[in-house]
Amino acid sequence: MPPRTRRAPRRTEALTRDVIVQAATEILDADGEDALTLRALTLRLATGYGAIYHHVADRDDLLAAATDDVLAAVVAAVTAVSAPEATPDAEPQHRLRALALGLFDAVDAHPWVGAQLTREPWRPALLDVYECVSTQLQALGVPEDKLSDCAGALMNYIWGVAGQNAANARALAASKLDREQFLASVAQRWAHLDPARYPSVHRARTQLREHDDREQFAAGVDLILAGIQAVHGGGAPGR
Amino acid sequence: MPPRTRRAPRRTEALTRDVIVQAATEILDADGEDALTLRALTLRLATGYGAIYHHVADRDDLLAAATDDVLAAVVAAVTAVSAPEATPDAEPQHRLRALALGLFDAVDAHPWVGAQLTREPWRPALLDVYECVSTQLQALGVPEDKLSDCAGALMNYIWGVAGQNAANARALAASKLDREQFLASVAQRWAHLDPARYPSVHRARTQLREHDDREQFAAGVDLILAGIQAVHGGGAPGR
DNA sequence: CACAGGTTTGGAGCGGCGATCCAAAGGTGG
DNA sequence: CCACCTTTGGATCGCCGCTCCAAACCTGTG
Repeated sequence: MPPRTRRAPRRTEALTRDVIVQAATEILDADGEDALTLRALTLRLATGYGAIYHHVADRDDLLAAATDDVLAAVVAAVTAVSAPEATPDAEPQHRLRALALGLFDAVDAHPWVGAQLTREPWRPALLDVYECVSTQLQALGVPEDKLSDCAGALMNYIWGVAGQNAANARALAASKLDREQFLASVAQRWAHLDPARYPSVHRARTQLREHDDREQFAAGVDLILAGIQAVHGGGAPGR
Repeated sequence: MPPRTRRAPRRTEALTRDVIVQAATEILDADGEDALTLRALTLRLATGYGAIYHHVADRDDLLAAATDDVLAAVVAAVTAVSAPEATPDAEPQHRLRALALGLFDAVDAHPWVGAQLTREPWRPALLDVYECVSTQLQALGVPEDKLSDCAGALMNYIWGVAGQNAANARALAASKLDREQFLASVAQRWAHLDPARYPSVHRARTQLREHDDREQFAAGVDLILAGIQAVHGGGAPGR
């Protein structure tokens, strides 16, 4: 056999890990987690498998790196907000709410992040989140031996919502309906349930259209903060 | 070509959906989520693909059915506990704690359930959980328009812990260490972090060995219940 | 008993996936 | 100019979920 056909010319710009992770993020945002295949990446970057695997360990590494980027941006945004002369007392709650809502919004914008959180536990970016939460709780007056319980409760709640958000986004995408139709189809399915056995589900069903996930998430955060204040906080709750 | 080689004899016992789901559950419990492949299932059941796909839509259907089985057992166990003359006031908290811990134990015993919860949202079994939580919260005196917020907070916290549990179990299995060594390796990794930037992580690291996931989970449940009492409950908190 | 029609089963095969591996291409120092 | 190292492209492998079809079995009708 002759020395094989001419090979495609080498790329001009250097391929870096960051370029690859960014391309992966774009694919994930555009078409969801399943769309991120190594083949799709080679096509988008006009390169081969070897080049990618030279900079990245495997697919999980890629997903984890993309997730870290998103989370790091949220933490950076929250810690950067230096409140000069804000009320020093309500400040910790305010920051915790901002962090929680920032994470919610990030997962809402990138649903694949929510799914990733339950796959790769305790990535570096999660340590930053934990540190941020702990610091604010300490400022709230939570005793040191209860810090990990309280921080864990808050973070696990956030991860739970993130996971459900990701699942909902996947279900919505799979149904190929718009959000309105999708909610209607869910409501219709629930309508067929026995009202005697599922009274609460039926009640929730009627509220489904005006239901706001973000508001409910915020209410949950406030609930947990109120619980922390009630159990461990010395100061007045919520003020 | 001759009429092909003799085909394997047909199975004698009937193949049902339940038999398939149970075999799947055994594979999942023994070797984890990735070990459940259609091939492994055909080998264990000594059958072919066609037979399985005749009873089951696809792999996701199988995982969802197995998850439903586990969750339904937990809900049934909790609702079956009819407290005859127990203190009627503390009863709702007691039941909510029992449900939460039951779900925790189930996920602990079957980590793949935790991962599944963030994949297939609002399966039938989850509606039963929601109904159970809502009913008990209503008995606690939570006003009707706040029920979905409170129930959502509690359930999302539970799903969050479930997801983290599943992730930890996967990480533990992948490391091929026993639990003791695994915790030590995590502690060692955290020990290299900058103590100035991650003081809380360092504090948590020293507590890692005596750390009990189940206790921390229960503390989180109590925290949320206390928050619900503080914000919405008319009665005294916790009594 | 025969045999037609429906249901259940076994397994070959398909397309696509992540990952490996190696040769070619480019860079770099002596 | 050449030996050596890093980076790149892509053929290839093994495994996956799933489809599809014929064989095997079941059932009821004459």
